[in-house]
Amino acid sequence: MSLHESGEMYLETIYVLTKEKPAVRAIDVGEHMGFSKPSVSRAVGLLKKDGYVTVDHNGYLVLTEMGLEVAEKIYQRHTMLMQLLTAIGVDAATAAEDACKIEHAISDTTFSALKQYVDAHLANK
Amino acid sequence: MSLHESGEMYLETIYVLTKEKPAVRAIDVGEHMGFSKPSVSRAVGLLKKDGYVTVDHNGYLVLTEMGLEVAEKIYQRHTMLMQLLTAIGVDAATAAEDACKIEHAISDTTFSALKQYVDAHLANK
DNA sequence: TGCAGCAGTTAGCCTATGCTAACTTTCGTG
DNA sequence: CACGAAAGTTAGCATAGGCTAACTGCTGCA
Repeated sequence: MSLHESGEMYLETIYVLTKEKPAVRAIDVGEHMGFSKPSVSRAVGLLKKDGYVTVDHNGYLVLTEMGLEVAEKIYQRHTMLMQLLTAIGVDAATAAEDACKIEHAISDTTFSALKQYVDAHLANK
Repeated sequence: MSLHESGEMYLETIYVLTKEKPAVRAIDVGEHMGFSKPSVSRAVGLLKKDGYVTVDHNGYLVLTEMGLEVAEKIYQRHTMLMQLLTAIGVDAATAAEDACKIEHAISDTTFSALKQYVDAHLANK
C-alpha cells in the first residue's frame, strides 16, 4: 500500500529519533509526535507490513532501506523548508509547523527547484 | 464546524468558477474537481450548514461573506505560490498541482513572508 | 402529454487516522 | 517469587472524505 502523509511523518520521526538515541521504541515515537500508544502501534504495524520498518526482538524500531530512503527524503525537504522560511523572516516555531505540512505536499520537481534556489540565494542568511 | 482542506478546496473552486461562469451548480464543481455528484452534494451540504455557501432556488451556489473570505484567502495563496514556483523554474502543471496542496498548509505568517519575498524578488520573472 | 435525461439526494461502503478502554507481556525489585 | 509499572496490542469508536447504486424531481421535446 502507498504511503500517506501520516506514514511519512512516522518514518521521519523514527529517523530523527534514531539520530538522537541509541534505540527507538514505539513509545518514544508516540511521545515525540504526541500520539497515543495504539495509534503508533497500528501505524508501525502498517509500516512493517509494507516493508518500511522492522522491529527487532527488543521492540526497537529500525528503518529498512526503503524506509530510510523515504525518511531522508522527507527530512531533506524539512531542512530545506526551514532554511527557506526562516531566511525570509518566518519565526522558527511557525516555520517548523508549516515545514512539517509542506514537506509532504511538494513534488520532487518543486523540491529540487526550491533547494537550488535556497542554496543559491538564501543560504546562511 | 471547522473547515478542512477539502472544504477549502470546494470554496476555492466555487470562487474560481463564479469568475468564469454566470452561475455555478454542484455538478460544475464536481466536474471541475473530478469528484462525484454525491461527494459534492455532501460537501456543499456541510458548507451550507456551516454558513459558507447558500444555494438559491435554481440550485446555484453562492458564497456567503464568510465563504468568500476563505475562498479569496486560499486563492491568493494559490496565486502567490504559482508565481513563486514558476519563477524558480517549476513547470506550470507541477506548480499548479503543488500549489493546490501547499495553499492549505501554510499559516498566515508564512503566507505574508512568502508574498513579500515574491513581490520583492520574483515578480514578473 | 408523457417519457428521457440531467441534477441532486439518500443510503451505505471503504480507507485513513486519530482516540479510549482494557488486555497481555515482560521485567525489575522488595 | 510475586507484584506493579511500563510497553505493546486488540477491540472498538469517531471523523473526514472519497465512492457506487439507486431514488427523486424537474424540464424539454417528440
